[in-house]
Amino acid sequence: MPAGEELERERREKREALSRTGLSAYPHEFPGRVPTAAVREELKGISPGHPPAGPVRRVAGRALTIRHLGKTAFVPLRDESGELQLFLSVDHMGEGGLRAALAWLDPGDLVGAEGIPMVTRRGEPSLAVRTLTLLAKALRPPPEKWHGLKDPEVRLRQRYVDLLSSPETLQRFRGRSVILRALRHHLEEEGFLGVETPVLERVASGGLARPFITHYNFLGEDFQLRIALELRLKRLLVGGFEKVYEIGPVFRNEDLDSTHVPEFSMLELYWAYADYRDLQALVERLLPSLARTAAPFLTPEVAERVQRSFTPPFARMDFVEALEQHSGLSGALDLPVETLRERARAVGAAVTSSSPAGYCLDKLFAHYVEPTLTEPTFVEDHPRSTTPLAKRHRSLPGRVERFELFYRGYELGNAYTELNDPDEQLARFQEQRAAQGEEAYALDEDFIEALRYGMPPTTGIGMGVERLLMSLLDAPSIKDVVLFPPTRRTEPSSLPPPPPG
RNA sequence: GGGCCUGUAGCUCAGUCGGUAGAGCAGGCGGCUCUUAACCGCAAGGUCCAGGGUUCGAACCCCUGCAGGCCCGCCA
Repeated sequence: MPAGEELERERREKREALSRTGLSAYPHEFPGRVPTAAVREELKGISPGHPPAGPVRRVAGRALTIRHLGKTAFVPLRDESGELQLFLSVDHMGEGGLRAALAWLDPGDLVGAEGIPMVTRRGEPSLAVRTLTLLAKALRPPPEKWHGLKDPEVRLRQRYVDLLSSPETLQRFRGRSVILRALRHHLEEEGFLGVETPVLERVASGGLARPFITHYNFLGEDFQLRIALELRLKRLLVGGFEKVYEIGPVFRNEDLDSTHVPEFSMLELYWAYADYRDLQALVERLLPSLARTAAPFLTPEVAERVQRSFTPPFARMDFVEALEQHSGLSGALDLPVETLRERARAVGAAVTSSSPAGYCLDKLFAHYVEPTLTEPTFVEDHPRSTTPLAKRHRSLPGRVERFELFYRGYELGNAYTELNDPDEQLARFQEQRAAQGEEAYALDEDFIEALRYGMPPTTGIGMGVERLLMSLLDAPSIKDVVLFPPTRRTEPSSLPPPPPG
């Protein structure tokens, strides 16, 4: 029998033995429990060696290890609030009580303990246990107590093992939730209204990405999973909403790497009667506030560094000037498209003979400038050919009113003063389609129809929530802020192949 | 898609020159009434990622595949 099965068999036997005494290995409740943090708080300032005193407390959590010293045993217990040491001894449990408990107890078991708070001679806050109750048997052993779970593959595939064995991981994902709550709170405080729009779309548009396809049986139609929120939210501004945002999943059928994951959360926000300068000011209020929210989830040094980075004002950089400066190109806007294609090809971009100027300029910018943008930087006023959804610049010819926010070499956000002229919008979509074919934004005709009813002058921004969390939580990989990132299947499916057709 | 690296006990990792597979932790048995990576003793535990090849002999060398990591490319 392999060792793993042997270990599980032993734990099953302990479980059965306990059941034979009439106790359940999976009882329904453990009433009256308090967080271990509350007991630690109670014991603050009590001197070492203080005998058990005060009222009885009940705590519950996961038993981490068992140190058995004959007639006593020490069992660190962890719940979400922290850890508390259980002190088991014949003095409080009797010889039989201690022996019975140690007979079924294994590291990793979920247990409840009732006892009296105390501080050991070595100064460790503890609970002098009178009764120990199994709340749920762990048939699998937890990872090794000192090194923990290291295997990056298991950490992703079995995130629950990562979480139960790595307090840092649990803490990071609590940080994710707290930051998102603060994000929503901040936006609501600024007067934005949270909305939900459909994930299933006939045509996924508002961005450049391959969509996932699914099928709706009732309508007998294929649908696409959304790749952006933009076109739905703008319809709401046509309808009369003035400040809206949505935070929700979008799906892009593309590769997985340290800054991309196919299913991720997008924040998009639209603001009527405001422009992209107003939005920069909002971002400069929002990010410093979120950096403060993130601080308790980081070491003091890292928290300080993150907060210093996100101290406004952020750097401003003109797209064209920055590109020319870093690439050595001059008059980039007036260069013939063939020259741009050649330069883009030279830096390794997948350029075709029909690639438009905007695509080449984007690639050149990504190659020459983006890696240098390690501190928060607004890159502004892109060439018009780079985006079909932004309004032309009020004073710079050939440009649009747009900014992207960069940090640590990746894009954090993308904002425009929104194009709201339906005829120009349609022309821009068609122009791009003519130049890029399948690579262009999908044409959403109902969106054009909506614009014909009139959308106020508006500004809007999209931010990748996971990128934001990586930045605020100092995570090197996007998988560190996604609870269950996709993984490849480990074996070819044993299911028979689907019937043809 | 390209390059480099990794895959050995439940976990963390060694494994020399190609010669019958090792440690620590966890688990079992025994001891121990203040430990906190507890400690001491004994015994047990293996699909060396998978498949093929070379060889008298492969964890180790070669080939193919799978999974993961890092870098590059692609992709907002």
